Amino acid sequence: MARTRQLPENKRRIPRQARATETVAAILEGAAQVLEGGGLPAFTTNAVADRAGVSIGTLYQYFADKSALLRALAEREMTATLAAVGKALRGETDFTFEGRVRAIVRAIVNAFHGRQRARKAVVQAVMAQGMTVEMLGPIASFIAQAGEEPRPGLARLGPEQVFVLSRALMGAIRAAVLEEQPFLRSRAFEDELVRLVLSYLDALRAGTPPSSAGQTTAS
Amino acid sequence: MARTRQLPENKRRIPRQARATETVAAILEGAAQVLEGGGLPAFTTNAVADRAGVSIGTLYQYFADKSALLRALAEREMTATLAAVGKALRGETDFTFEGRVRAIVRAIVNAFHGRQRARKAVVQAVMAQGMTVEMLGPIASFIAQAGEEPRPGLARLGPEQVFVLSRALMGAIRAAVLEEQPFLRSRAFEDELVRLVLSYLDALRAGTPPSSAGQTTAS
Amino acid sequence: MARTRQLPENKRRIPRQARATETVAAILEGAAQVLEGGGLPAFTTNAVADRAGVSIGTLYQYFADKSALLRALAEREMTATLAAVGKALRGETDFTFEGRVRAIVRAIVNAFHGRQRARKAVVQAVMAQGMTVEMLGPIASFIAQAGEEPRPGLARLGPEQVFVLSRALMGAIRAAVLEEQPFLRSRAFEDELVRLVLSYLDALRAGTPPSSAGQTTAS
Amino acid sequence: MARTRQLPENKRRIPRQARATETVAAILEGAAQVLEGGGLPAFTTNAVADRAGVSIGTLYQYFADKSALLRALAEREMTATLAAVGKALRGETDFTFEGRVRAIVRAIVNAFHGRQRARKAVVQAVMAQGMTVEMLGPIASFIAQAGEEPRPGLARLGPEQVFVLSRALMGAIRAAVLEEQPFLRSRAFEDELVRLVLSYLDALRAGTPPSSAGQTTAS
DNA sequence: GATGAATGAGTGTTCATTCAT
DNA sequence: GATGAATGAACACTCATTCAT
Repeated sequence: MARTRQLPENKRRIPRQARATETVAAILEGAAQVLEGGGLPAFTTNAVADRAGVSIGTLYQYFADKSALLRALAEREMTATLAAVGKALRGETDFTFEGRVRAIVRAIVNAFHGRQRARKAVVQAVMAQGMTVEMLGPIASFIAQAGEEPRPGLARLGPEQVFVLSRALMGAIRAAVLEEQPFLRSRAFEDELVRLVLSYLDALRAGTPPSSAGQTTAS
Repeated sequence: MARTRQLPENKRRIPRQARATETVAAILEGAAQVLEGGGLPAFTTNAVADRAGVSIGTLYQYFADKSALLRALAEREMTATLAAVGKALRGETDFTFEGRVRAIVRAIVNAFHGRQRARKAVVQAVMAQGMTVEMLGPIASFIAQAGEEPRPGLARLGPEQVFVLSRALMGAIRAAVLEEQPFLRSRAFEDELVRLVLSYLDALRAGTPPSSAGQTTAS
Repeated sequence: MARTRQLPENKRRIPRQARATETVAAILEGAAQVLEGGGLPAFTTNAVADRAGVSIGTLYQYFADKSALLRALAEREMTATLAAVGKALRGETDFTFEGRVRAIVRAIVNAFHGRQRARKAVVQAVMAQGMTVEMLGPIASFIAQAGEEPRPGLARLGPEQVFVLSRALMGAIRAAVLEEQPFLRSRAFEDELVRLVLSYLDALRAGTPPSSAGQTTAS
Repeated sequence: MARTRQLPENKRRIPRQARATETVAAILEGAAQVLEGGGLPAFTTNAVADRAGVSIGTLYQYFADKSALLRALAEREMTATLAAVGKALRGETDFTFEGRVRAIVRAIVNAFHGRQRARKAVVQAVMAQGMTVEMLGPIASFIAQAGEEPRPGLARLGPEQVFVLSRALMGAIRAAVLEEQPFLRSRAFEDELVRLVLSYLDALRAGTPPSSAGQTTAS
């Protein structure tokens, strides 16, 4: 069945000609550069179009509105990070569990390097809108699942456990990025992140509930 | 010549009279309500002044600009949370280490309840600006220090360790708030947070470095 | 009961200070001038603000959007016309029925004089939007009713009759304005308008249905 | 050198081939559909091209600009209406004067039915531009002339009289269309329209000037 | 001290139109 | 002849901020 001019949620026009594909790439690149250069406040559609070397009209032929552009940029970053993590896992020679965890952690940290400011801005922007889960979700669950299966004696993690582990890890990394901590790419920081993951999984395997008391949480 | 009234960074006028203090309080309350009601996009200075029942001119007599208002609001929230944590610790009957950690975790989670939307907006807003460290810092280090001292056999934590532990915990809680996770105030979630903290501290005490290999992190 | 800051449909702010009232008047005057000078295409909010000598922001403090401004202008014209008709009726010395009809017709035609271009633009603009009835309605029904009561032997007009008579009269006048007919203010034209009204009313009084045949209208 | 294809005012290219004629028809049909579906605001050249299934470039090969397209559409409607009136007159079995008038009135009202929204939009659009006379003119004078000749005892109408009669009739119908009056196609409405025309013509035949007073109209 | 009218730079977005392919 | 990617002037509208009253 011929789909008559597919219009996905993000884009207005599906690029058919080579020129169009280049244009989209140029716009995204321009967006990243603007973000890198001036942060979220500088991120205006006109500035992006300018930097990308296209007219504002062209930008709007490929992105329905400003937030669609931002979303597309965030997706691009996410995908790249995911790919980096996958690649790191495949290329890893240390097949111990710890080795795998370390590979993942390092890939993520590295992904946030270079264009750090743009990353920061993308993250900020994404948060400033409402779209947190969908974007951070994939990578987080990927981590959780990747770290899960090979561990002998480790029952499948519950949803809260996946959530806490992935968000804790990502939260620490993101904070280091946003706060521009100097130790971001240090071995010591990496060690602590690995420790965080491993100790939590170890505790889960030990199975000791943190408390047996039946206290309620209600305030 | 008398310095024409001391002007701290955030505020324009130091409220001296009771009425002025009330006005500031009204503005902050209005700001919180606007944020709660319409999120960050609705947070305009005029809207806040309207809601607070003061004129826009009055608002600017107490806050140098919009971001000062936002900063003051964030501070207010922070202080309240800090106070809640302190109160929880003092009121706690379970003096075990785990009991103390749990009290802290619960106090923070509870602090994010009620006016959750406003909290979320404050956090978003604070992130959307540049001001991350200063605001999250106090509470984070408070946690780390509070959890630190009474643990026998635990050497003083290094800066990366304080950072990782505090940001991981806050990151998990913040993610639950921002993503509006239903289990936010559940016992299961609290358990996992406590487990995260305790297992990490246990691992530190055990002292095993996560890896002895001398791999570098550089890409 | 104190109405707390009444916000009518058209306006944003109710002018309280003298300055504000002047501003509103200036904006409406500017709007009329822009319309007069360049017609509907020139009628941009910025142009109006410029001409009125106020900033665009000020314009938007008193008019919610462009169409509200247009509506207000139309209302002003309508009211003026209505007042002119009323005044003409009161000042009329010829109390015959025809005299009264003629006074009405003349008042309306005269109302469209001076600033004819602005009138035309207002009418065009009003039509280009959807708002026809509400604006033209008052004046039309006023005419119909004013012409109605004193006629002996004339039963109350049905809705279709009021409609046809008022729209026919207004339609002829409006067409003359829009087409800029040279005879607009001529005695001959006025005569024909009066004849149109009187002959129709006479026919109604005579009561002869135009046709007794029971043909249906369906196509 | 052959004149590079004749370029009349409205069109760019005179369609010579069957395909070209079809293309023009498709564009006009698309234009009507867009107007019907979304009114004047939706009437953009791109939307019309899309709906017509041609590229925007093709549209501009046949229509010099947007208003030319609108004008062509208005002409098409006009011609159709005129044809309908002619057909109604020829098919009419009631050869009385009233019968003929009624046939005309009904044909016009019916012409405005079906695709009423598009008609309304066309009328609005035509008015919103400057082009009133040329379009409404033909049909109006046609009516006046059609109603004129067979009336015994009726001198040729003066220009003001033709104007008033035609515009009054069209004005009443147009108002009913624009205001979306429910009685538009009712017998009662038709009766009143017929009465309007007949009574006016009767009054003309009677020859009584509406007033002998020598008042001037000047204000 | 308080008010709120006024400001205007700046934003996102549209759409008629062109022209290289 | 046809296409559709690209253009960019123009527009409606917002909102942080100032300052005369």
